[in-house]
Amino acid sequence: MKVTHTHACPIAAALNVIGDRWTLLIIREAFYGAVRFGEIRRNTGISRNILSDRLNSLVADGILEKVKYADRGTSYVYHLSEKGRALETVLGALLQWGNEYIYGEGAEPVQLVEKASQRPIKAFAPVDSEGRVVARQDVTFNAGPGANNATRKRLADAAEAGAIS
Amino acid sequence: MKVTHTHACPIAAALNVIGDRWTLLIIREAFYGAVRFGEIRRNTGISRNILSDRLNSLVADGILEKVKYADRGTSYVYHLSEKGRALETVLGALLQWGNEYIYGEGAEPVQLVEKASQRPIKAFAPVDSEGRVVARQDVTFNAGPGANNATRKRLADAAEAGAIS
DNA sequence: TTTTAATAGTTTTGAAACGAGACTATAATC
DNA sequence: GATTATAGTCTCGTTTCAAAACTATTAAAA
Repeated sequence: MKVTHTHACPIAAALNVIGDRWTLLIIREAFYGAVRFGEIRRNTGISRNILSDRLNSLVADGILEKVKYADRGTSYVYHLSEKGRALETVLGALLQWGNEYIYGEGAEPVQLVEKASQRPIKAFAPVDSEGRVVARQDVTFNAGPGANNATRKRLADAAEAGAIS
Repeated sequence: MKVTHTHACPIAAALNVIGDRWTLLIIREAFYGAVRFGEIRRNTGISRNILSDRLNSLVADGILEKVKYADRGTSYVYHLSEKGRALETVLGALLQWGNEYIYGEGAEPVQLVEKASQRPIKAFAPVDSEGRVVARQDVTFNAGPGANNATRKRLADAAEAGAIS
């Protein structure tokens, strides 16, 4: 499947790479330090053929790197590249949302916390280039430098529809 | 499909709700203000039966609300609930990642910007309950109040494996 | 009041993706 | 050289998906 339609969209582009039902869970495993085929399988329940296929895709997309590992038999470790580690924000946003809207306060199975204080992370907030937090209602979508005509029209229509933030 | 295995996980729980290939794109449309069946279809290319199914699920999950709309024929609008609007962070994180690692600097089709200054949002950063930004390397996973034994063991193993950060 | 047109679906059918289990390949250890 | 652990591949039945035809509902036009 290829999810792109009239206008170029970084969200659609990202979902084309990591938007299937298993890929983000595999990447979660990589963050948890589960970096071997059998380990990922045990921790997720994904079937062998699909895991094999997804790992190959993730390596091809530059998100994981496959490295020979000294152990019994044929064995490898899959490490996150920088591109893969950058998905931490996506996983973090999903974790926060799952905690807040599925499990609810007081029932969170896993939390992000500040190491030193052990205090939970509250949210992921947009920050500008100086690292300052920008309020949600002050953020909007705009056409970027790579916008094509379809994208510009789409965003103009959306703005007109009173959409967004 | 049901993605949960040994340990309870808010990421897996979130992906069970919004983790299929189309759902987040439908929610993107809602943020863009495209809130009618045909509109979403035109903007995404999703087929009728699947869109119908996903919209029903999203309404059942409390992410969208279906409201009668006065217009030609049978027509409805789908509005984001608070639970749906809270997915802004997930979409934002995907957008930033897609811009940075797929399109690259200078080629971003769509950007998040601060309304007043029009300056682009740089990233989504973890903030604590006082709204202070916490550095990435100071954030880790911990068992939450709702953790079961499998989850505790999983996180302990992960910490031991030198994972996370 | 009947007809037309626009919208939002449902149904059907062939294609693609997925899941489970059997089987294979590779290499370190015994 | 045999054994064993690991990481796959292959096959086949099931499920999900896509595309197109068809149906239902209702506001506006005639």
